[in-house]
Amino acid sequence: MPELPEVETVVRTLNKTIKNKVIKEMNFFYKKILQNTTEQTIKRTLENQKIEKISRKSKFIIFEFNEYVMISHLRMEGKWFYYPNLETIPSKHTEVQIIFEDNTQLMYFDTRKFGTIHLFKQDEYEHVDLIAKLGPEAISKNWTAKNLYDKLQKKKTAVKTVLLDQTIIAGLGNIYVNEVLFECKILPTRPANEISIEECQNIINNSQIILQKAIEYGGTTVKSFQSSEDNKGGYQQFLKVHFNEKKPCKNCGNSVTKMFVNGRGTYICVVCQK
DNA sequence: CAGCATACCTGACCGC
DNA sequence: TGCGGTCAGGTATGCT
Repeated sequence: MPELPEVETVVRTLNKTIKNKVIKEMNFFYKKILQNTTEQTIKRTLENQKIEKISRKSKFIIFEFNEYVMISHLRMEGKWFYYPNLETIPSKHTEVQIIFEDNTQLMYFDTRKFGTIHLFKQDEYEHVDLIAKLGPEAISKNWTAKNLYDKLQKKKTAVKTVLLDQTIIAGLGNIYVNEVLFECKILPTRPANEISIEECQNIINNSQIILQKAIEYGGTTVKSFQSSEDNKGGYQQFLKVHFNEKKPCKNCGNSVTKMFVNGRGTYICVVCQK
C-alpha cells in the first residue's frame, strides 16, 4: 500500500486511537511476519506494556513502548485497523491481533503477506541497518540539491530507479516518483548522472509539494488502501500520470504512456518529459 | 560495487 | 466457467 504519505496517515490515525493503551494479548496468525523475533518472545516482551506513542521513520511504523519498539513495515498491502470492541473477529487475511486491556483491539491485515515486524530495544533501533541506512526523508529540510546531485552523479541507472532507493532518499514510492518526475518534466529513464543540479532542486521541491499535499489528503487509495476501516485516502484525484494510461496529459493533452522501468509500472508524457 | 533478475504472496482482471 | 498470463503502493537477496 504505502508510500510516505499513506504511512504518515496510518500513524496519525493510530495515535488518535490506540496511544496509551495497554496490551492485554497479542495473537499471531502468520508467524513469518516476525523477522527478528518469535511469537513467544514478542508476547512476553510486549504484553502488559503500554504503547506510549506511534511514530514513523520513512515508511516504517514505530510502536514505542517503555523499553522496546515494535517496527512494522506494510510493504505493498499491509493495513492496521482499529476496532472499538471485540465483536470483529480475525478473518482470512488477519495476520496479527492485538487486544487491549479496555477490550478494544487492533488487527493487521496483509493479503500478499509481504509486510514485516521487527522488535528492538528502544535505545538500539536507530542504529540497526534497517533504519540507519535510510537516506534523508523526502519531506525533510535536510535534503539539499547538492546532497542529491552528489548521489545521482555516482549512478548510471535510470533516475527513477535511484529515487526509489530508500538509502538515497527515503519515502518516495512508485506512485509519487512517477508524479514527481512528470512535474519536473524529466524522463524516468534518464541516467541519474545526467541530471543537473537545477533539476535536483526541482525534484526536491516537487517531492515536498506532492508528498505534503498527499499527507493533507490522507494518502492515495489504490485498490484498498485505507488508514482505518472507514477512512480512505483522497489524493487519487490529483494524480496526473499514475493510473492515467491513455488519458490526456494534464499539460499538453498528448496521451499518457505506460512503460516499465526496472520492472515497475511507469507513466509518462513523452511530449512534456525530456 | 553496480546493475539487473528474482523471490516473497495472493487476488483481480483480461483474453481465449 | 475455467485456465493461463499479467499486474499490483516494496524491499531483500543473489547472480554476473
